[in-house]
Amino acid sequence: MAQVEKVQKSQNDKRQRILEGALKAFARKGFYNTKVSEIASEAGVADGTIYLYFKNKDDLLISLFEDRMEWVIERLETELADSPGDVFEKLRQVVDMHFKLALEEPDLAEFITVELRQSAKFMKEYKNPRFLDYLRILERIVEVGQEQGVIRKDIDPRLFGRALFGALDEVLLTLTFSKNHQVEEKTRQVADLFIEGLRAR
Amino acid sequence: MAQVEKVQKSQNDKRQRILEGALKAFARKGFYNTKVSEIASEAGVADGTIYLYFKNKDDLLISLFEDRMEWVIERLETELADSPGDVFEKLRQVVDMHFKLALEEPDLAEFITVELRQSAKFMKEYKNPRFLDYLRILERIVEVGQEQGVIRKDIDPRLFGRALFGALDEVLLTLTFSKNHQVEEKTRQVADLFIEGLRAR
Amino acid sequence: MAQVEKVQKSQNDKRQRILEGALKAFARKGFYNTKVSEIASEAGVADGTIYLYFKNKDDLLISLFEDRMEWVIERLETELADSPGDVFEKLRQVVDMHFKLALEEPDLAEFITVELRQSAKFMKEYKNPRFLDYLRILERIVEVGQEQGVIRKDIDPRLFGRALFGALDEVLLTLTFSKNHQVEEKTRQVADLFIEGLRAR
Amino acid sequence: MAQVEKVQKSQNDKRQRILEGALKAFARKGFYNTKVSEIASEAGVADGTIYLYFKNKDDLLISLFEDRMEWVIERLETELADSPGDVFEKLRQVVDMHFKLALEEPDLAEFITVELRQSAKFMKEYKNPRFLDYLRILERIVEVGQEQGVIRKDIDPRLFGRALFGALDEVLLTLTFSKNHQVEEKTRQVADLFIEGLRAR
DNA sequence: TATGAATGAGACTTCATTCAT
DNA sequence: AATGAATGAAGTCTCATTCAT
Repeated sequence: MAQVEKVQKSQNDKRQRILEGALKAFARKGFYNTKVSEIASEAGVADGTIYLYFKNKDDLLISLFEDRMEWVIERLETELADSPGDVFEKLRQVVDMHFKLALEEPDLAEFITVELRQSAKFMKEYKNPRFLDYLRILERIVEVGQEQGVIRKDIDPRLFGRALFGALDEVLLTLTFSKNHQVEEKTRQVADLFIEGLRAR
Repeated sequence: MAQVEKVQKSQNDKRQRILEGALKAFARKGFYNTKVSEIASEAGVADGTIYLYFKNKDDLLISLFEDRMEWVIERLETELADSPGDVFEKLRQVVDMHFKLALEEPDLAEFITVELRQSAKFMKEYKNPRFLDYLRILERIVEVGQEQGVIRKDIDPRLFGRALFGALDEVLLTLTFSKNHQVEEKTRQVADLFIEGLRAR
Repeated sequence: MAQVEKVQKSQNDKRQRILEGALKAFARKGFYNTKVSEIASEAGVADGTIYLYFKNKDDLLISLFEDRMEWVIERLETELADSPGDVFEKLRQVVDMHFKLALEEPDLAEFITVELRQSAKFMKEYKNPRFLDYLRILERIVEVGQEQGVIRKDIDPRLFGRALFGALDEVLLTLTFSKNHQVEEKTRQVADLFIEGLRAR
Repeated sequence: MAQVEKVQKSQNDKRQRILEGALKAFARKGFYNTKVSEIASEAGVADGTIYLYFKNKDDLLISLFEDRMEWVIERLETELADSPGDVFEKLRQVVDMHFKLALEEPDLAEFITVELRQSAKFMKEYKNPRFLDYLRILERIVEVGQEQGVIRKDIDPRLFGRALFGALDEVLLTLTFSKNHQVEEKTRQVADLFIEGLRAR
């Protein structure tokens, strides 16, 4: 491995460790109740090290969003791209993945579920572009379905995207609280609810 | 009016003013970014006075939830009780009222939208019973519809309640951000989406 | 004493105690080596109290200048106003008072001697108007002497003011270091030096 | 050039570059507001490198004094040694050089003007011997003048040195602030002021 | 009951210094 | 000798809460 790569790897490594520590801490106690020193000790670095990689605590929060949402979106897009199914099948996959991810990455789920809105609202300058990307994926599926005539045309795709995300997010909140029972059944129900609601008759 | 009542009225009055000040401030800047002194000045009382009516800042937040949710639920229940319509009509009314309220009381909408989850999550001992009451209203409607055979029986009423609330909440978030255009059309679409999703076939 | 006066007295009292604590601490260790908490404990108040009276540490420094220089200038002006002597006698008085003050208020002397320049230089927006007032007093004496024809006209009064202040300030620095011996003799010598230098021939 | 010398030259070179970087930075922002990393980047070396040549930041400050004062004193002594003039002429030369140097090396002037006192005061163990050397030059001139009978004997040479340095220093402070106009005229006036003040009658 | 000045614990952040490379 | 990423001690300032009036 070349010297340059090695350095970059170690840098990314430390940055990643901090992001992971932050995720864990934010998930557990929320942004405002988490001390920078807690993130540092969770990440196994000194307090000051965090400021080598992030401008301040807010920047760390935003970076964490960017990083994790990017990852989520990539996964979602890859899976959808491979999907042979129709639009309803794709919607089912979205719901499925949403829940599956939440089970695999409970910290991430808690984090997004709880902190997304706060940050959306109070870090005025931050537009949260990754989240908009996520919504756009949902919109596209509905648009395609409408073009194909299988989805009713009187539903605004953008509104649908918000509604579905909101529903998933809120249900997730309960899932992460309780011990995640019957997730598959819940996945089916939520997917069904929205699919039947969308279907053109 | 008897002396005792008068005193109690004035007490309630000051308590209410504090709650209103808090609502305004929390809506604008969020719980953690709002100083107790800001609430006090918004309410026109001294900082210390707040501690005569509330144990601490957390207690103020919780009390605000209690107070406002109670009011919302009462209104919802009254309206639904008077309603002559079937369960789908009732669902439509719920969605309608949710949005109508948000337009009438934008501070309340922002507040619930943004703070509900944080508080749910990080004030561990607080179970937010009023919110559960709200969900129970939705559950009841679905249950009745299932008994009547007009709503499919493979949907868990509790899950549905969460999903609907989540959807409404998220859509509201966008409404309060943007200048609330075409609310009625959005109301119809969201209601339709869920009603068609629920309908037994 | 009326209520209002009492409150104002107590406020001024605390403000004064903080200024005195700051003067003592700055004189001993310099602005940058003095912790806010040291000033607080010197003043017998809590750390946070300082921020009720001053915006921040810089503001405290500037306020201290303002306050003390105002006091010095008032004293100097009063004494000069009463003085029956000619301009040379007045200059002698200025030098005399400068040293006398430094003996009476060694902390103030150390403080001005050491911190004046730093603050002049690095608090760019702060113009130190009181110090300029002080210099203007010196200028005026020279101008009067020039009008009377007893002081040579080829000396710029403003330049003279600076030079005399600088000389006094530097000599003071040595005085406050060493145990202030023979102050009167030194006063005479410095006064003589400048007076003979100024005298028209 | 032998290997050893070459190494030493390169060492000196880096040391000098650090001193120059420090001078520039201290002049601009003052000792306490200058970060070691700023000095390093000004000097074009790594932060850590500074600690190969200086024990710590304080040591760097002191070394800078030593280095620059030594240079100033050498220049002053050389010029005075060559001077054919009498003591008054020599004093004139001192004043002249003081100002001339400040124009040639404005960073050095700002640095000495602002930092000399702080450091004198708060680095207790440091006696600033170079500065004392500088004063001694002034003292010697006065002593010689007194022996020759051209300077009044009732002036303490040491006191005079301080006073002259203080005056020059303070006037310089104004010069470096404002755009250095009429320096020669000011030189003449200050020199005259002190010479006439000293002259035996 | 009401006030608001005072408190002081504690958070974020900086930066001189170190040390593995 | 040189680097610069990492450290962590320490300082400024905030703000929820108290309490004398």
